[in-house]
Amino acid sequence: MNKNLQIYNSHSGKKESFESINKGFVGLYVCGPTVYNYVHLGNCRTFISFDLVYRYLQHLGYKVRYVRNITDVGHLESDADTGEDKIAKKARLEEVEPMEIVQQYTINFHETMKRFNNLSPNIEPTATGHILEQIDLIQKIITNGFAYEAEGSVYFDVNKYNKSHAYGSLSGRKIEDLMNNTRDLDGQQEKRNPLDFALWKKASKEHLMKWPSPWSIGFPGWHLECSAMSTKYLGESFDIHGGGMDLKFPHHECEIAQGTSANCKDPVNYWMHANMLTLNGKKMSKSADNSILPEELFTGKNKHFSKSYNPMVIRFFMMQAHYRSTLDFTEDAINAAEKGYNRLFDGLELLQKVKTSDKSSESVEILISAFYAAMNDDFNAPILVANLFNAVKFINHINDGKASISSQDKIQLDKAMKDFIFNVLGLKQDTEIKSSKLDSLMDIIVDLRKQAREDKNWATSDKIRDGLQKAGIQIKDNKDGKTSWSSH
RNA sequence: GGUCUCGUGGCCGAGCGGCUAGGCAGUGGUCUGCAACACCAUCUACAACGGUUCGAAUCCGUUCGAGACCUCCA
Repeated sequence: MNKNLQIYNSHSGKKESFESINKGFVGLYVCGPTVYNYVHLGNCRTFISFDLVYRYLQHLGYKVRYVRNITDVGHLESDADTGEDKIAKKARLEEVEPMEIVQQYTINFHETMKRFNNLSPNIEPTATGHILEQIDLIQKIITNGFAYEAEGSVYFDVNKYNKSHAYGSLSGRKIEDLMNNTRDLDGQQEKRNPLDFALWKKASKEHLMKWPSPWSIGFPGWHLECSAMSTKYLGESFDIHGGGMDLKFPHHECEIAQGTSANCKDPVNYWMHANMLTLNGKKMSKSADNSILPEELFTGKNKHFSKSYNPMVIRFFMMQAHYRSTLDFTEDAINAAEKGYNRLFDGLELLQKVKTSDKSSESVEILISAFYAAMNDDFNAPILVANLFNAVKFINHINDGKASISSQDKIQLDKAMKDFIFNVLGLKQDTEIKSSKLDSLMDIIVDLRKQAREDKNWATSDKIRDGLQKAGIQIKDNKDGKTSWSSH
């Protein structure tokens, strides 16, 4: 097994050889969604990207503990630590309990992840379930002198922290630049410095979600939960922290500051950031009204695309781009991916039927090692996909008698392709329900058409063929005179 | 305004000093009653202008263009 894995660490800005803290084990933390709305396709890309990471680490034989949180409190409308809690706001608008909002969108999130064939994390902690841990963490930070209380709220002292550590090292910012560019100063009188961020906020009377603490009845700051939960389940320092590029600043920057100030050590060894998905050239975002929901894509009911798409086609589409590149989602691009996806699976299917020879005309070992080389190079899925297509071409050549494969190599190639397609890329074949009713119905239709063709009644045979095509069933007249059909 | 990233053939998208990326579309074939499907083969390229180098899409500089972050966002 080749474990020469290189990971691009956003903190150092370089590709680094991956070494886990505990041999054979990996701690992976990914920032999950704030469950106040449906996850859109852009959100999904991040989770699909890290699902690939999780899957490949497992494929390499690591025992991975994958933690992905659910943010169900503390995420305010504005990061100036003012404004309404996102979940509470939605609850007020819909006239339900905040926890009803949380429940509704958490369920939707899980269903969506399942459609995309994302594996579940090992632990999926919620912010509200870890209030005590968050309070403990705040206390530690206060004890170490990096936070102060003001009017029942607790703020992180960025200036003080920056004297001994580099605040901004992840996002490549200098504190002076940040100071000069802080615009929104409203409601920040309690802070010593506008860059300070809330660890604990005192709740107003009307505030729905609040808990007692040594400082006030209130709620935790958004950045805190990830620090508290990652520490609890993965330790004070762990291997990989992932999230969307847009969380780099301030969220992840604050996490580093919190973890470092509480435990006197850098909490994360490798930072990984997934890039954005754009829709017709612009960043997908709910607030900019430029987003699409997975469900709208699966059903085809949306204003951007004229047909529906299989979740696996969308996943495959995303695998054709590197996770650190922006990816533009357009109708042409997804249609191209759909055809490629079918080609890949047709090739895999053909491999099962292909005849073996004494010798292989091509080195299957080299073919397979290219799969690993691609993934070991910072999870380069597009290269992996290209290599899989090379394998498909080889398979087709074998089928045409232009190449050959030994029975042993066939078994190896089959195993490797299935491993990488199903277990690593996380694709799965259409579970199109071919009911026995449809099967027998098609037997009759195919038979009728066969009769018509024998009678040279082309009008009837073509009518059947074209009609079926419209219904999404592709008739195939094979060389041997037999007719088969498929519905992808 | 500040910080940063990126500009690759008709489209999507890898590569990032010398070696075919890949997919889709196009074109030419094979197959076919005609097709479709499928398969085979194949044409288009590195934003512009300078520089470094034996050699640059790949490094440096300038210009133009796009996007991200600095404010909620995956």
